[in-house]
Amino acid sequence: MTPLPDAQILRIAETYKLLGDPTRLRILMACLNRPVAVGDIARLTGASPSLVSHNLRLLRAARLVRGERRTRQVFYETADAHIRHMLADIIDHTAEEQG
Amino acid sequence: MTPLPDAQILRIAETYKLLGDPTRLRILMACLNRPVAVGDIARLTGASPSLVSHNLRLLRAARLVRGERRTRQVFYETADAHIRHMLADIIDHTAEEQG
DNA sequence: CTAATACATGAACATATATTCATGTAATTC
DNA sequence: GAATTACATGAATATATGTTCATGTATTAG
Repeated sequence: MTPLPDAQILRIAETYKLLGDPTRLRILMACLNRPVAVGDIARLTGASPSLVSHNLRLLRAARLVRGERRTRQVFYETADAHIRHMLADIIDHTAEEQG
Repeated sequence: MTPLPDAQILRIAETYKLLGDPTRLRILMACLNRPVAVGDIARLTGASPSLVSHNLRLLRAARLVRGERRTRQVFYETADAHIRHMLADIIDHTAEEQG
């Protein structure tokens, strides 16, 4: 029960902060299971392409998503399984709270 | 793969937003495994009692912690196992990123 | 080489957020 | 009932953040 090192706290907080914005959360959800092009993410989430791009950059910087160029489009997908696991937990948590 | 209902997205985002602040994260970590009094949380985290109280209120509202009064002091602890699970995942995630 | 598509970036702005300081309230002790 | 302890609340402020609009860069098509 020694407190986590400060650097890790900051790292974790930064990651959560990214997930704490509805737009970014939708973006992340949109490319949760398969690579999706930026334009498609925009359509799926209802956010402007510019906004999606801005937020994808942040998600990329935090290694929450990875992007891969295929000819003209760039396809994004979630970086690893922890993210999906995390999201599953929070969905459970919020689901239980409903009632 | 139908997108989550908007209300749930907002709910999840709000929860993550709370976890996205280092002070609140420290507070939550501080009372992760046992009930801790507000004053002790302040000492453990280095935050002022007022700030801790402010943040505990937010964490309480989101049902991330529960508070229980015992005579003079109020003891807080994390609300359920999902939170601990979530935190374990994120710690793993950030740990892997280190190298 | 021009036009078009798809995405990225920068500046600017309006709003939200964390924190402090001051004050309020509830419970206990004398 | 005055003083103390422990926590909560409100106002105020400085900073951070999300979003848009405008512009830039790559890649492909004619």
